[in-house]
Amino acid sequence: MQKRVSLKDIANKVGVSIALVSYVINGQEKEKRVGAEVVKKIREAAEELNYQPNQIARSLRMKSTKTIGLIVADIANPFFGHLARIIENEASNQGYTVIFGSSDEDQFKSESLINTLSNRQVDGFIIVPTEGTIGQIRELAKKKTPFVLVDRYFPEINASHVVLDNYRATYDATVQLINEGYRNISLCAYELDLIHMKERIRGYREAMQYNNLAENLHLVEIRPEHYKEDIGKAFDEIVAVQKESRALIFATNALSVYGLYCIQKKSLKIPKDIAFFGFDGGESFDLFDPPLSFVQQPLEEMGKESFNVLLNLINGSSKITQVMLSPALIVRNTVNT
Amino acid sequence: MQKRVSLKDIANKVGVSIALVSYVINGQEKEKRVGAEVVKKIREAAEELNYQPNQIARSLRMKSTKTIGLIVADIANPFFGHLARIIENEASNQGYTVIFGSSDEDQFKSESLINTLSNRQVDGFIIVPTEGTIGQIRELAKKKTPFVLVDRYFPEINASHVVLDNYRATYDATVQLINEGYRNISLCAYELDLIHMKERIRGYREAMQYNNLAENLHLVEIRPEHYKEDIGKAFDEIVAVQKESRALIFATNALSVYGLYCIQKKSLKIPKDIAFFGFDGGESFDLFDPPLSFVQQPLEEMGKESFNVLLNLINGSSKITQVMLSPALIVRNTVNT
DNA sequence: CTGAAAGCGCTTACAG
DNA sequence: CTGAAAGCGCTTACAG
Repeated sequence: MQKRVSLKDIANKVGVSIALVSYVINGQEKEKRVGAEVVKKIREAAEELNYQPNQIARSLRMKSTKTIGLIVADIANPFFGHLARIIENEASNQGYTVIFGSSDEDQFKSESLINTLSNRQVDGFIIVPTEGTIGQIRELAKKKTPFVLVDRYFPEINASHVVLDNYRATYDATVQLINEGYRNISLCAYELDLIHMKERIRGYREAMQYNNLAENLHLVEIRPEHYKEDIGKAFDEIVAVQKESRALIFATNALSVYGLYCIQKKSLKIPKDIAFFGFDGGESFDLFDPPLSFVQQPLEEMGKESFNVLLNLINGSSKITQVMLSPALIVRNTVNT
Repeated sequence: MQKRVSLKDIANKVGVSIALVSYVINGQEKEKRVGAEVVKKIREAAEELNYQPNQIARSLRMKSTKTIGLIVADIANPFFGHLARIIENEASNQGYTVIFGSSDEDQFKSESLINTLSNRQVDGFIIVPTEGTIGQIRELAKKKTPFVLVDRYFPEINASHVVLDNYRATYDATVQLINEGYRNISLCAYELDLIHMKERIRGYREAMQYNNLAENLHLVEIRPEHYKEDIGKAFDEIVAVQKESRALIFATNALSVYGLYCIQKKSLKIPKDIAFFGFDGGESFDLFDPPLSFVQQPLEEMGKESFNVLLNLINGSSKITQVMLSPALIVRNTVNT
């Protein structure tokens, strides 16, 4: 690495103090009443030496790094990748930079990530919290670190969050299928102690109950670490037990995609043999023949809102903002015709 | 933000100098021969106050941030998302943190990203370079900033890079289709002045020529900003002109996915009506019925190699490493049976 | 209008 | 074995 030029280099070249150079570089020459001639000389020298400010030094002095930490479950997952992209754009527009990390839904990785990024003095966090991390989040709140939870949150903690109305997502999807005439509707969801999953399950459950289909309730709980195995078993069971009017709702994108794979493997036809309702879009849903129905999350809003809420917190607001976004149902020829 | 505890706080509490505290926090108590009693007291105080080092201060002093900058075209694109994830893991294992940015294939965004990250004193860069950024890359080289190019590179610049053997990728895919009996083989590629695309085109071209199919050469050049329109047109033409033995190779994942969409729209059957060869895996390729053939990139290697090459550079090596990775052909029932 | 100086939180030669 | 001090590159009250 070549030595970078500092304020001092400019000051020496022009023959003034570092303070003056700092003022003009930061555009404060008016407030600080720097002489016009001096301003000009400093500008020229800065240009000539191609001065670039050292943000690390600035951060140390200002106690603000203009950096945020983004902790998602897995940046390679398109849902989080998209979210990251939207947050990146918002951040960049506001002069912020983002450091990211993937927790892999692992509480220890989450903890290590939070520590690492805290030590790097990020101004705040956007976090997709993982099972077992409620203590870590409480700790952040206690330290008054600005943060917003996204996608999921902890009802026990009074903190800012931006999430989908998960209850409505599966409630609406279930009702949609019921209206299309399906009766044997199953929900494939993760066995997970996180609010977003609980809510998705509750939405399905209540939609079935309110429509007098309580006895047809069929909740398939999938262990995240064995999802392929568990989905496979569930399929065997569904095919063996339910003989008609079958419909399957999936509570996450990964489950949807693997479910689709199983449907193909079993040579079941959608919607003739079984109806399908996925979660989150995805290229496969469009390419499928016929195109598939799914719950669509307002990703753009989710990303923008979460950054903006965080920015307020960083700027000193102590107002807690909790946003619940509406899902959209993308309904396509699922109808059992 | 609560005030963080500093070395000084510990020093005051224990009643020793900051230097001693620094030594024991950094595990240098042996080399610096700190008294056993003092070590113990400092350890306890650090624990009690829950001391966390300020990496910004450390970075300023050490002139190393243990941070790398990752510039990809778009983190929301699964190819880059996966790559980012692999790099994140490697980096994290070595105590590095990653700041990312998406260039959107835009040279101005690329420049601004490089500047921003440079000012934040990243120790080095991993860059997926974009058309028109050769000057920016030259500039980095001139400043002796450690960097490695990935996915693409500039043959005019002697710098480290890790890329796919793009020539072989399309060469092999083309030969595969020829061996399967196809004659009217087209390649859909971007009209782009970047080596990876040029090489993919050359691979296709030479495979056709060496197999005496030069007259059947049909290169469809797609404008990146109008890819949907252009692919649509290409399809109309292919369907109108070629009557049999049709096969289509796509030079990127996005092109493959949209091409698939068009094939569906036109109700063409794979492989009966047209054979398909995609680029990069993707869930849709597995879900398709029948599963589709594609060129697979060794993403894991690409990510790991690029980080390791960068790490060497950061650690002072001036050796330029250029790695070309082999593609794998995932061949499935494309055969025209 | 301008400069000398303190200080952000560290690390590290140097002196004793 | 331990401490005082310089310095990384900035910003910013303060004095003149």
